[in-house]
Amino acid sequence: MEYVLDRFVAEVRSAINATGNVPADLVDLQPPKANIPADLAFPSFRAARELGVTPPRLTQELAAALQFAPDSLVAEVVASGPFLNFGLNPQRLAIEVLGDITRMGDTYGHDDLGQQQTIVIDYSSPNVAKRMHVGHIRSTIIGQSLVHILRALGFAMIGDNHLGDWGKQFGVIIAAIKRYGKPTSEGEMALEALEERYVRYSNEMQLDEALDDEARHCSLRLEQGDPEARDLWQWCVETTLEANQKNYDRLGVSFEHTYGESFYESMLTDVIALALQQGIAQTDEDGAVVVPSLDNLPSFLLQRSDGGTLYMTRDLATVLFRVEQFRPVRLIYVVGSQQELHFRQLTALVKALAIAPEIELIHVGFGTIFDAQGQPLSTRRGNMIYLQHLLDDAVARARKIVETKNDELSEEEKDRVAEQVGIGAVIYNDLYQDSRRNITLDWERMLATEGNSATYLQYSHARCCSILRRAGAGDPRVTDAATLSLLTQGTEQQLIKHLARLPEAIREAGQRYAPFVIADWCYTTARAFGVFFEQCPVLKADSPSLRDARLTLVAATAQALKNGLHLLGIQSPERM
RNA sequence: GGCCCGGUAGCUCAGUGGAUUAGAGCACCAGUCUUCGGAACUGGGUGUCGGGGGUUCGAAUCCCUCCCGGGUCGCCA
Repeated sequence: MEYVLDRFVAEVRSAINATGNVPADLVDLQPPKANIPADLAFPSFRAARELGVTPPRLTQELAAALQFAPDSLVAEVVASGPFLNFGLNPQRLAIEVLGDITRMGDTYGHDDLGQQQTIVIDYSSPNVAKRMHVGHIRSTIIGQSLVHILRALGFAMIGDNHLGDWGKQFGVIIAAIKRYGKPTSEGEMALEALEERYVRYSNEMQLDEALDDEARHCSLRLEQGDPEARDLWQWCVETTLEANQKNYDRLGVSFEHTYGESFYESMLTDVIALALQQGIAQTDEDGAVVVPSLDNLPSFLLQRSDGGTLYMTRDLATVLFRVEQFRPVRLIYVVGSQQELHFRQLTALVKALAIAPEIELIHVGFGTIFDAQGQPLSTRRGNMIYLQHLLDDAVARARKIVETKNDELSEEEKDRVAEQVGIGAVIYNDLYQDSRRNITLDWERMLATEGNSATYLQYSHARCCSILRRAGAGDPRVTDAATLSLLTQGTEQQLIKHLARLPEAIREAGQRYAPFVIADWCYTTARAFGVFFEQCPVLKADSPSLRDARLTLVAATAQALKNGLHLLGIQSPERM
């Protein structure tokens, strides 16, 4: 897909090539810094050195030799010392950007570079028999945003919620239920009761080796299909899925599949046999199946000495299944950076086994969330924050703010807006910065309504909608060139240039697996709109055609902001 | 100890395949507005870009080294 700025760069490049003054591979074009009054720059240092001239001389000669058609997107060429700066034609920029947005609507910014290739993305992945907490929200939110972004880029996305429903921890849960009884409550309450049993059993297990053995035994019985263990397990899975779905619905999260680790149970012996057969793994004296160091990474196990399987075993089986089933070009894991070594080992193992030589494994890691005192959140410390409570709290606070800000809304609308604003704040808190960073949970920051916040972005969108509403009936958007050509003022052009950058922001976000690039775009765009809003009257513009043109710009801003927010998983209310 | 990530303004963060004067938000101070939603806009920065070396005409960005914080290193996930 080629957007306006792509065509602009292409025009500059081909014009430079046409002069024959600079070899094509030395033409490195980049956006100039913000303080430079230009839209594209050619820093000539490297080219000048190769050609044996001074940079300023090269740029001057080029500036003199360059030719552009009268209706070119390139309106200005200025040699500025070693830089050759290019400026956009304001009229054509306005016409083409607003034309694109008006025509493409919800798909503005989308691309076809994914060519419908399949990507399987593994995210959220909470544990069964536990409530979702802040530890799960990052994977869930980042993963869902990546699904939106990569889908917009033309990839066929398959989201898989890789439920933690297997392994030794499940032995503990089953042993605990048998020891203390099955919870009688439902939903999150039932999960809370299960957690309580799990913690109690774990603590007692520390002191009593027999309980530890019992848990391990239960884990094995479950793996071997013991009916009683299976029934308890099934109940836990169903209870958990039902409770989690409420959170997913509120966050706008959905998956193509929810296989869970248990799904791969029947494939585990084959996987271990494969590794042994290929000589990648070997059996220890005590019976454990070990994979010795690959790519200088620490060695690891595929099977415990008691015959049980591990996380790695299941992840390897999962890779095999996904490759067979979906034929993806890429497997993405949105999992905390604590597990980085695990995924490097998995990647090395997949490579050594030559299972999927064409397929990329990508671990999108993210930092840990700490409480206000800088402590890790944990059940044991008693400072754990559960997802449902977090969402409820954020929405309740948003409700209070809505109450004071806008009493024109009906109670029902206030509730809906509060939900959108509160949830938006929670999502944005996870996406506005590079996800590798650790996060300190700061309620003030998270629910801020000013500055770089979800609420400010939503508010900007709502202001656009307000203007459009007041403009009267019908779609105010026009596309005729003469009208759109009127948008040449500085603040109008600044806003249009931001709108023009959305496609590139989406590409970069996808390429870096970095939703914050979109967040950043939304914020700078909302800022540009704020300035425009102050300086340029729309409804009371000097002429009817300027009014039309500005209304079109406002409509395009609303559309583009909505598209950007959607990629983050944030709703765009029209009133708030 | 090995490996990975982070260290940029009081706080939270962008910028890091070198290149024109290092940027935002919050907080603080001072302003704007009888006009489209003030959840707004404008102005105000003496920053050891963690320290020190090195490469370069030019380094927050590349190389080396050290310091600090977080993570991780076979029978958890």
